[in-house]
Amino acid sequence: MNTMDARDFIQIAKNICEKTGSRLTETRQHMLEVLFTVETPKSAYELTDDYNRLVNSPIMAMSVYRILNFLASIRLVHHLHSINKYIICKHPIGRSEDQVPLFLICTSCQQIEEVAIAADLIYALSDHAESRGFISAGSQIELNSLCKKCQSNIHQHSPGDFNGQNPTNK
Amino acid sequence: MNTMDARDFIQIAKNICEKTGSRLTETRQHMLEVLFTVETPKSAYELTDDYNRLVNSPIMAMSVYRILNFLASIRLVHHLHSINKYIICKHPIGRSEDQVPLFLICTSCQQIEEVAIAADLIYALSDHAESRGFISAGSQIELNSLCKKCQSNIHQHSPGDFNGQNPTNK
DNA sequence: CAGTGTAATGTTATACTATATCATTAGTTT
DNA sequence: AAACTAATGATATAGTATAACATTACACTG
Repeated sequence: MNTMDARDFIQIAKNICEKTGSRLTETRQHMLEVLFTVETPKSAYELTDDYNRLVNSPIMAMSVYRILNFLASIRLVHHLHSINKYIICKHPIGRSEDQVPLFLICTSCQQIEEVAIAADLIYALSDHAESRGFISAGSQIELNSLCKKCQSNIHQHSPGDFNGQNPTNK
Repeated sequence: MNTMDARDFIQIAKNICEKTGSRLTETRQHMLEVLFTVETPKSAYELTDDYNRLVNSPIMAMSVYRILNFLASIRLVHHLHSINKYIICKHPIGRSEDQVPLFLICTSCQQIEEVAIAADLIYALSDHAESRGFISAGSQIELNSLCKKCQSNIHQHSPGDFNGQNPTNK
């Protein structure tokens, strides 16, 4: 289903930049390639290391933050706030206009999945926003969840466990 | 509509703690009162200051974090990851079982609103999660939005502006 | 194609957010 | 009272992100 390579993705990025009057510089392109390679969500500092391992021209964390912000602003990267990590956003590919990305985050092992959902589902939420005078901006949503693997582990520990303090224990 | 006072809220908190076998200690109760008083989302360090201004028994940030995590675990506080702030969660009051809280966050001025939405809307999202083997945990959702005030300002600046880098500019 | 303005990056410093760890206190149980 | 566990105190440090200013690269204009 997602049999595209980094090259295709870069091309999409270029098109977006052209449309918006921004530039896909070499550094930004390299960063996209790194993100495409690593796939899993990573912190800005982890990505700095990855970049310096994979690209033959050193970069500093400050620049990484700037580039990540830029890539997020054109929706090619998503900042997963709940775990302070960044991940490439593949939704531009093979997806119709009436779909938006939903990010499932396993609160236990931090595995994430990007799934496409009907934009209508977001609109339903947006309607509530509008009734309060808010306009929904940036439809990407994070949903805290538990992946399959961690669901089975959960029976040994306990549900809703936060950093060792578990009110549901007795 | 929300004409309840801190006292009612504390009582609710006590009930929850009793059910779960945890304790609503004096410090935790004071923190709830502080949260109830300030109303707006605040960082843990801001809340530390607030606490020390309002309560006659000093507290340190480390303890504040622990207490916020505890209160979040019993759903009386919501951690707004996208802005790294905490806010009291009033959903337990005057709300039916089939409703869950949705947090609207103005990405410009960080004003937030908690609105009740039909749990069905979340279930719709959860269904997508389940199809990928995820189980939705912690139904509280943050929706990035723009409040009314910032919507009018946005015409002077530009939409989607991230830290001065705006690809939609030309 | 030199001159000018803006976008992007480099560089250094620092602010802000959060957790680890160990010691101590308080509450509960037997 | 002794023993166990939950909660907090206290100190240190890790991790995340931005501020501010200098420099370079690019794009446009005359």
